[in-house]
Amino acid sequence: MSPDSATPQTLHAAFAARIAAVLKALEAEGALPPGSSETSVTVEPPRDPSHGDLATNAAMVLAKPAATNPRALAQKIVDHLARDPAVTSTEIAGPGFINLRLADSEWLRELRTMADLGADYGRSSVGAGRRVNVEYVSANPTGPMHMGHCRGAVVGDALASLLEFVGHPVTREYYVNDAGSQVDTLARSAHLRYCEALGEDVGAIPEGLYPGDYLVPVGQTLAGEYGDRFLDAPEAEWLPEFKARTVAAMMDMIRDDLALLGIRHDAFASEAALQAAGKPAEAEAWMRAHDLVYDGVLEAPKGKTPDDWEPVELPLFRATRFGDDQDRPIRKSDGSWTYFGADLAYHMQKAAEADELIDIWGADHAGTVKRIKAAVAALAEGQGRAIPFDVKLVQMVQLLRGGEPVKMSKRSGTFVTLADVVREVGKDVVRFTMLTRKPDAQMEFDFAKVVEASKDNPVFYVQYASARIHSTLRKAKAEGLAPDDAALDRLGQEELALVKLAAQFPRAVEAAAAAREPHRIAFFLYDLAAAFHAYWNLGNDAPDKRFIVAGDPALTAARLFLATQIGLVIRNGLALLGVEAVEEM
RNA sequence: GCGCCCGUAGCUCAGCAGGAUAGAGCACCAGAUUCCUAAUCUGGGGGCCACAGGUUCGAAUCCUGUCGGGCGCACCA
Repeated sequence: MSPDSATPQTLHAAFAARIAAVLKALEAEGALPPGSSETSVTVEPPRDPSHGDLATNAAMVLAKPAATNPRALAQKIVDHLARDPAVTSTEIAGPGFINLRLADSEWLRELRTMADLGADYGRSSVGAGRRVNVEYVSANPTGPMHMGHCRGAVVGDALASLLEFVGHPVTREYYVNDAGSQVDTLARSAHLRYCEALGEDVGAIPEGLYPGDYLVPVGQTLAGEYGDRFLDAPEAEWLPEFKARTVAAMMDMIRDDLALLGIRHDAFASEAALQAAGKPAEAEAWMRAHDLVYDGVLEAPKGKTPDDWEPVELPLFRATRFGDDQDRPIRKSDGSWTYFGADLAYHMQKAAEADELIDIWGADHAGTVKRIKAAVAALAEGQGRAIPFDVKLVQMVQLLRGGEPVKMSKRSGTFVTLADVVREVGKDVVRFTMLTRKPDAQMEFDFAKVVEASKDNPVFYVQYASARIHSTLRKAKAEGLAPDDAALDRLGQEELALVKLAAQFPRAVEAAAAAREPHRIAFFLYDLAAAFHAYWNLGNDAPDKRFIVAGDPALTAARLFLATQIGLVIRNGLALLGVEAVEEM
């Protein structure tokens, strides 16, 4: 990776590059075999800060290929590094770790870099030129968003932001499942409400139709537009029209729900439109031409075999060739497309416009991951190119209120809607809470706990740090004081410790993006906020440790400069998560 | 029966593509408030990283198996 001269290079990236350069030099001397600098050498802050500012495992990793022992190799590396004026001390520790301490001026330079880059501090270009399509939410358009959709929505959105921040062109996409039988049911449910709006007594909503009240206004709108034209008309006359109209209404509702969470998609891909355009048929033809689809008989389901099971010949995708347990039908016996058949075509379509695909799914769809991964793998093979494809599963969220489970039933319509939750606890709380857990573990969401304004609640804890910083800056401004970097050398080790932590933000961003794990940003911010609060409290006992130091405008300006940059890093991190960095609380 | 995910302190969870003595919050115990926001901070106790093997300089992390919990196992969506 070559340093970009247009923007200041962040400190961690710079030192990783310097160590790589040392390894290159040793290669040239013959002390290391060629290519050593490209192996899994890490340069990172040691877990224990007393070990120094940076540590590398280079000597341990490379000792064997260099046919020497780690400590001897470490000594050679250290000999090179010690010539660097930015390195104030070197140490070979334990089995062969190399610990470095950097000159204070390096950290102060980094602090200025934060100020220079502002909202771009932490941004990188490692993803430049690689287009990523992130598909998330994709809730069925049959009702409002409920809490089951929430986690995937937040994780997908934060992941998309994170990938953009490291340079990827990102498409945020929503797949609208508007072609299955559930939208027929939806249209029938809407028709019932339409009749109701025209004064018919519809009684209780029959089993099998959607009972939710949210269809009432849809029925009224349809009644207003069509009058009684479809009141007693046969279903075939109104179904297509009602389907399209009701799905559109549901999608408007879903978009509103998502907006409450601050989520906007770039693209809404319609399954029905996909089918109308003949995409699944194209996909099938392509697959058949590549011997990836054949006509065969489906195996009986494992475990509990349905009573009415009988073998039928169907067009099957050779999923087993790509790691799935059985080949999967792409069409039903009546010739219509299976969900998978359409989804396969949909992924072909996405892959045509992106270099990498990511799907965010609920854990209840885990059973279909293998087949869609197989489909994309087949596509990649057939097209002779790599199509990196990741399905991120978000696990279930258990809703609690004061420790008691919140009862939900979709059938009776008593599910907890996303809008209700956002209204009750706020967007920032919902988003941050969903991101303070790795997505592949189940989580609890307790209404009582997430609104608690204490350090038990990470959202408030981080926002409080931001609020304190802005409060201090406001107070300073009122006293005619302003941040300034002229006297940064007045900052001591306690302040530098904060700088060192904040300086890890770019690393944290790249690591989180590479792992596709936005929750790491949330934890980083929590740690940074904790360090800030701890520093703040030094001022409780020692007035000379406060940001605003009476009678010392130079030191005050330097500390305000520090506070500004800590606030900036918190703001940049929260922005990735879609959470506001509040200025007062 | 099969597949996927999870198992780390009493509880809720981190653990940064294998690193040094496994961390944080809650709860519990002991402290700090004439102070820029105490919505905070300082200190303390608390661990067989589910279990058993394997890989290697080195494993909570990777591999295999066992046990436990969750989700799923249609031509549904």
